[in-house]
Amino acid sequence: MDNSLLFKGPEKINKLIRPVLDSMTKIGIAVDLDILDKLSGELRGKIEILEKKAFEALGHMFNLNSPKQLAEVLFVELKLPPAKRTKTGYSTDEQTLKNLLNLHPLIAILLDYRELYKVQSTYAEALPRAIGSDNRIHSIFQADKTATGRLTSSEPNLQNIPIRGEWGERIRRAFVPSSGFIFLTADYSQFEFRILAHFTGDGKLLSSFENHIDIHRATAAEIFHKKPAEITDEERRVAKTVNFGILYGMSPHGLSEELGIDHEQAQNFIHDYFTSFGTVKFYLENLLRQACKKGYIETLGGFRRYIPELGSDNLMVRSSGERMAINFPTQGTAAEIMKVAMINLFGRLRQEKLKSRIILQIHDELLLEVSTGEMEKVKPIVKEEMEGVIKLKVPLKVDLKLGQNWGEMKEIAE
DNA sequence: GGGGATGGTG
DNA sequence: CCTGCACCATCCCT
Repeated sequence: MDNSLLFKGPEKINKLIRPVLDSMTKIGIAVDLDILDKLSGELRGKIEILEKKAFEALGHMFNLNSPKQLAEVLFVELKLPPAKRTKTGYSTDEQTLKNLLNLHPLIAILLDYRELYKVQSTYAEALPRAIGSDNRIHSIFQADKTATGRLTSSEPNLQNIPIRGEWGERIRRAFVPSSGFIFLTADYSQFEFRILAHFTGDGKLLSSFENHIDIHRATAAEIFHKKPAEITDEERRVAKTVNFGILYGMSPHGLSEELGIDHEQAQNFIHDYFTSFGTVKFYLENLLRQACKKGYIETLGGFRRYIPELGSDNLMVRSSGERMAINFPTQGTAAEIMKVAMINLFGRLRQEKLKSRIILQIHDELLLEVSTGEMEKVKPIVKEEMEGVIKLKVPLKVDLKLGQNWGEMKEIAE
């Protein structure tokens, strides 16, 4: 076990992953320009209509994309009640706008406009500009740019392509396999929660994974004091937010913002969470104590992050440091496990002289192009290399999906 | 918590 | 006048 590449240190891992990332950049990913052009045209029409409706609802024109002008319109001209403040004025972010929905017809139009404008400007119009003469996009992947060890993707960033809603799927459908290949995605199931279960050794977390119980449902059962089978979709959604909140070191205030509930209720959720998962509470307290004492925190593979903020007199700064310390071991360990998986998988595909290749990495997921005819050989290799990086108290689990484009990936049984 | 891209602003 | 730059707010992903 100790001979896993994971324990050879971050420098070694980052050196070995370089050829993998260079290969991904060089190969790139094919994009169907026709799909993006049609999508962009459709969006252009809808955005124009929304713009007209907005000006009609207000009575005059202004720059819908200017937070400054919008704040003036909403909070001075229309005298709507301002909520959050930013450094420079009043916030007009999505959460704020949603709370004003019933107060003026302009708000609903603005929300629709923002959604479509984002898809149009950042994706439908921008991605075509990144397409090379080979009809492919060659994003740059870097291994040593983040505090936690995650990869970055830039020019363009292919790690933030939309996935939710109608527009997310339509953008992703424009990403297609090379001819003679099919897309295979392999994602680590509940990646960071399995690592948290390993680090904490919490009995409830471990048994949830052992018994294949959905982790968010299990948490919902604990914080709503119900049987797992009786949990509603809404309760599961709340529990999912609480789970991620724990992973990110979120405060009661942060959780209440995220869920749109009052501070006291958020505090209750967190209290009930730590009552049920007592070992997680113990682990986090010990983690912070160690981090303060040593000034740094470590991943499973020994990657360190120094956190001087923990010694600050300023509460905001210190709290921010505590969140970094809480989040770093799980996010950082997940990142290095994925890196080792990529190095080993890359080597294995080469060793077995396969044409199939890694195309993208999105933190807990790999997108591969699998050559026609290689599928039955590649599937077990991908699973083995990803699941086999390290044996934790909870086994790593990888789910596979297949598709003729990135927007319509379908789960497959192995 | 960790990123990158966009448009506005000065 | 224009261009480049830094910063901010916002929003997409995990």
